[in-house]
This record gives sequence, structure tokens and C-alpha cells, in this order.
Amino acid sequence: MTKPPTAPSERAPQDLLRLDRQLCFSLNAASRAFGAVYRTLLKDLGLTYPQYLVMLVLWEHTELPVKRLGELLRLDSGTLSPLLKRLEAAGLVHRERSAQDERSVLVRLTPAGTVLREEAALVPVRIATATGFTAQEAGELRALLEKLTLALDGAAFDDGSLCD
Amino acid sequence: MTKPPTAPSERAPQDLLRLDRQLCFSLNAASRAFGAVYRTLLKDLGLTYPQYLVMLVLWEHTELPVKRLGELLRLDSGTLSPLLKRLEAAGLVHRERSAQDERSVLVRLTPAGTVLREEAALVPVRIATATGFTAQEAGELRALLEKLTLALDGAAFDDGSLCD
DNA sequence: GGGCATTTAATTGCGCACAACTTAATCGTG
DNA sequence: CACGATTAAGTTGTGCGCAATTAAATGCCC
Repeated sequence: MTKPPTAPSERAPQDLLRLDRQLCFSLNAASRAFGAVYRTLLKDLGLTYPQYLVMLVLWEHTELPVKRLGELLRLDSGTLSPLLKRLEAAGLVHRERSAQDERSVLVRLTPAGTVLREEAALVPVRIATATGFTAQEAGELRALLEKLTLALDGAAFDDGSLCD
Repeated sequence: MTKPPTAPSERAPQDLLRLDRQLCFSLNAASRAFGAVYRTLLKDLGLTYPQYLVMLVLWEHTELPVKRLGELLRLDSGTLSPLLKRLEAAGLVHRERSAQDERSVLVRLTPAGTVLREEAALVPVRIATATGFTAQEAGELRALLEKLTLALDGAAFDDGSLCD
């Protein structure tokens, strides 16, 4: 039942397979658990979790093109276009072609979208409570996650071992 | 532009909002970055990332009911049923009603599904390389994620502040 | 200025995640 | 044994994530 401590360099393939499963899986599980808590908290606001992320960006920037929104959230137009269409149907955002560059579409908060910020003010507090994390733990976790994301992004593009 | 250091107990709502965004978002981003790397690695095997997770469980347990599979992966039949149907169509698993309990469906590896394990052997190694993480870092991250998941699961169910 | 590559959104198609519901088998209690 | 409650899978519908494609505007270079 107990696993003998093994030096990293001597790990057997089975251990790697297990370790791997646990890391990618625990990340997946945590992400979905987070989503579940957000979902219950956001139900009253009529927002999904990804929609909430978009609103968070807009509450900081007020108006910005879809392109920039996608860069900030790591999402492409295939995801954002229908999502923004739903937010527009809900009356929270307005979309219009940029006058300077007619290819670009500017997303802007409506008054209703701006007001929603007040109603959403409690969400982060409740989330922080739900995690039970201290600021140190949260910071530590974020640092690890950002390091991981950076490494994985790099590997996906310029690591030859992945693209054989 | 620079943020003055503030004691956690005195954080203003805006800071909480930002911190919150960064934590849930970095988790989301890392999870999707992970998925992207797996996707490229698994393309040759004809597996999606969730399908790979199912196969990982099956490679350990050989045969088990859908119910148990769902518990291990935190997925319900709404997700697993069509996924398993696709794995069965690909010839990797076999499904049949349990004789003991006709409500239950047993999922079992086919010979092809068993053989696929050999082909998948390199995946965890490449993933480990892509993360660039030491075993310590990976362990530390997993510990934080599991603690987080546990806290979030608890909050979703028995925390009154979430269900008002 | 004309023609071609690039950029930006939108659309289409597929698979996953989840809620709500349906169906069928089993359990429990009288 | 009967009958209501519970349990396990499957189905349906909605939304997200992403690849691939399309359409339109812009930039560039001769």
C-alpha cells in the first residue's frame, strides 16, 4: 500500500504514468470544482462562468475589441462570438464595428452591464471563503500555475519533441 | 501604478476582485494549456484528452462499471455515455450489462484497447518534459490542487453562505 | 492604382460538461 | 407479493473550447 520513496531520475514508467494521471487530473478536477462553485454563485446574475470572466475584463477596461478580449482570456472568436452574442442578447454588452478599422468589433458595457458589477461584488468574497485559502497559498498556487502554463505554451510551439 | 502592500485582512474589494480573477483564471488557463499539449500528443492515438483519462483508468482496472468510472473521474453518465460509445465505436472498449445487476453497465478493455497502452507509454514522459516541473513542484502543485478541490466540493454542498 | 497576403470576426462541426428528464432494474417495507 | 423509493444508464438541450473554413477589410509591394 505504501509507496517506497524513489529518486526522480529512477522513476519507473508506471510511476510516471500514475504521477501524470494525478497531475493533469487534479488540475482538471480543481478547474471543474471551481466552475461548479461559480455556477451556483452566478446563477442569480444570469451569467455562466466564462461569461463572468468576460465581464470581469470589461469591468476593468470598459471597451475593447474582440481581438484584445481573446488575448486576455486566451479564447478565439469561435468561442467569443457566440458568447458575446448571448451577453448582448442579455443586454449587458454592446457590439459595434470600429470606425477606424472596420474589421474590428468593439465590445462595450451597457448601463445594465455596468450596474451588474455591484451585484457581482459579493462573488469574489464568497469564492475566497469557499477556497479556504490564505493569500499566501493563493499566490503560491497562482505562481505554480502560471509557470506551468508558460512551460506548456512553449512546449506546444517550439519544442521539437512534441511535433515529430 | 505600483500596488502598495496591503494586509490580507484589509484588502479592498477591487483587490479581491483582481486576485479572484487571477486565481480562477490561471487555473482555467493552465487546464486548457494542458489540454492543448495532450491534444497534439494524443492525435496520433486517435484519442481526445477526456478519452485518454478514461483509458488511463481502464489500463489500471481492466473492467469496471460506468458508475465507478464516473466516481473516479468526477463525471456523470451524461458525459460518459456518449464518450464510451465513441470509444466502443473505435474498438477500444466493450460495454455490456452486468449479469448481477442489470442496471449496471460494465466497461472492459478490448485487445486493441489493451495494446494501445504500449503506444501511449511515451505520452506521460513527453508531458513531464513539457511541464518542465520537478517531482517536488509537481507534488506541491497536486497537493494544493487537491486541497482546493476538497474545499470547493465542501463549500458547494454544506456551506450555507453559498446556498442562500 | 491593382493585385495579393494578412488580419479580424463570424460560422460550422465535433466533442466535452452539466442540468433535467426518461427508462429500466433493484431494494425496502408493509 | 405488491408498490413506492432508490439507483444506474441513457437521452436531450444548452453552452463552452477548439479546429477549420469563410468573408470582409486592411496593408503592402510592384
